[in-house]
Amino acid sequence: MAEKQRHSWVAIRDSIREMILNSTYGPGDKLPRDEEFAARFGCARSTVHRAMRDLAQSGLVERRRKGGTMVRRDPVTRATLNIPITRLEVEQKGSVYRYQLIRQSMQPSPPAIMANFGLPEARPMLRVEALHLADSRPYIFEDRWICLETVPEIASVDLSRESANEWLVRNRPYSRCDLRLYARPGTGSDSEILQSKVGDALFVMERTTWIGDAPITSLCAVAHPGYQLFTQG
Amino acid sequence: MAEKQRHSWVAIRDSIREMILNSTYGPGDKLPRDEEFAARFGCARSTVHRAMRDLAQSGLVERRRKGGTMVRRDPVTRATLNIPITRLEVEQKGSVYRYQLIRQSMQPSPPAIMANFGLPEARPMLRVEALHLADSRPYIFEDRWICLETVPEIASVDLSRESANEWLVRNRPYSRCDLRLYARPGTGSDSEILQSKVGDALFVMERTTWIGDAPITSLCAVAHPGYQLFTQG
DNA sequence: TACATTAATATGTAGCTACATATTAATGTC
DNA sequence: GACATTAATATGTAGCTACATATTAATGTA
Repeated sequence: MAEKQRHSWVAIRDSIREMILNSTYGPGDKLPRDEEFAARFGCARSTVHRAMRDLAQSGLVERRRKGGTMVRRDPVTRATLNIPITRLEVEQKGSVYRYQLIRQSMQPSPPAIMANFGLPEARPMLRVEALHLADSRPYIFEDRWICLETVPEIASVDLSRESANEWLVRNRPYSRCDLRLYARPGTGSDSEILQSKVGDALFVMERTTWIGDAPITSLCAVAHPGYQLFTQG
Repeated sequence: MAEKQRHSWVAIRDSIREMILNSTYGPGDKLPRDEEFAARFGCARSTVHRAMRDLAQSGLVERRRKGGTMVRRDPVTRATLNIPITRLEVEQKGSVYRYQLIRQSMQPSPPAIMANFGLPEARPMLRVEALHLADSRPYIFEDRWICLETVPEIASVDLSRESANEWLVRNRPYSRCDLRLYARPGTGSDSEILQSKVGDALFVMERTTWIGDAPITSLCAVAHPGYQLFTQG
């Protein structure tokens, strides 16, 4: 099968995927080494490597040095969520964005936030409660904790003008981001802020970020009733 | 700065990211070409290319042939969701998985499903309503439509034994997957199936997949009250 | 047998070259 | 000036080589 044309890594990837899906190689099976595949397809090992890296990333196979490549027993669907700055999300829908700082205070982190970070002890943090509005209607309410040890500059930012969301995204890179999504019924205090009714189903996004091992921020964002989160089209 | 050591693409990526984040290059700015960076860092263009590809994928920069590389004006948070086969999700939590086929019928696709696929006309489809249980308690209810033109074999699969979820994931690759997440209040018919109370907040995942341009399946999965979706740790 | 050392092996990465491709800029023609 | 043609340019990809790294298998030694 070793022809003398140029093979794209996409084509090689699709061929290998096809073989996995038509059970030439079943779940748990070990695949031939990259070199073997390269010889079979008549392409370079680097091309097979590219293909394999993609298959590994998409969750179909698992690779280990020396161990070789195995077809995963438990295929997963991997989807990439795009979570833009809230202001841009609102503006992209053609709405007018407004932002409202509700409360701001220095507090030691409570146990729930420490748990999000995986920290044993409380740390000094800045708590910021704020509301994002679209066309003057509540859009997302966020209750955010920012680690003052990792981001001391935040103390001198005027958070009534610029949202902590935007300032952090623009000024603080993160190396790790944990995300948790769920639904919860609206409570009385929600209805005040989000103009929701008690009993409305609210979409909640909890997000925690680190730079290296240092905690940056952990927040709970509650969206207005009817909010939907998409994968990028 | 052109030294004669080996530079990892991760190090190069971090250097460039650092420059972007400390405003050496601001949002909307054009970055030097890859070759220029390679000369500066004393590494090969391919190494810079790898670094840049990663930065582009993570949403920090945007690349266009001939156009060059630009720092994105609107940084986004990208998170990868792992959506395993429901059976495995349940078993991984240490629970006993059970599956129950509720209804199954051939029907032309209704307008809502056609809209998900972006199709102008109805197609013959198999509708499957099924319940996934964990420890005999309702876990996820799915209402699924499968395109019979793309997946004719599904008609001869015994869906009372194996879930359509599992059969499709194991037998049908997809090249595109759209995902939509939201919360909605539980209705009367939910409470029957999910043992939820009317007014409970339910987490809903709508998923639509294609192979090439051919529609495969579109489903609406409603989780039991309290369900949470995570990014992989 | 138990444990440390060494060899073998498959994937991972870096560097180079050559060519492909998309897009913009320059040029020519009417 | 309007439009088609051509050149220039930056990224994208394929192929090759060489070496790095992780992990398993084989071997040696007390």
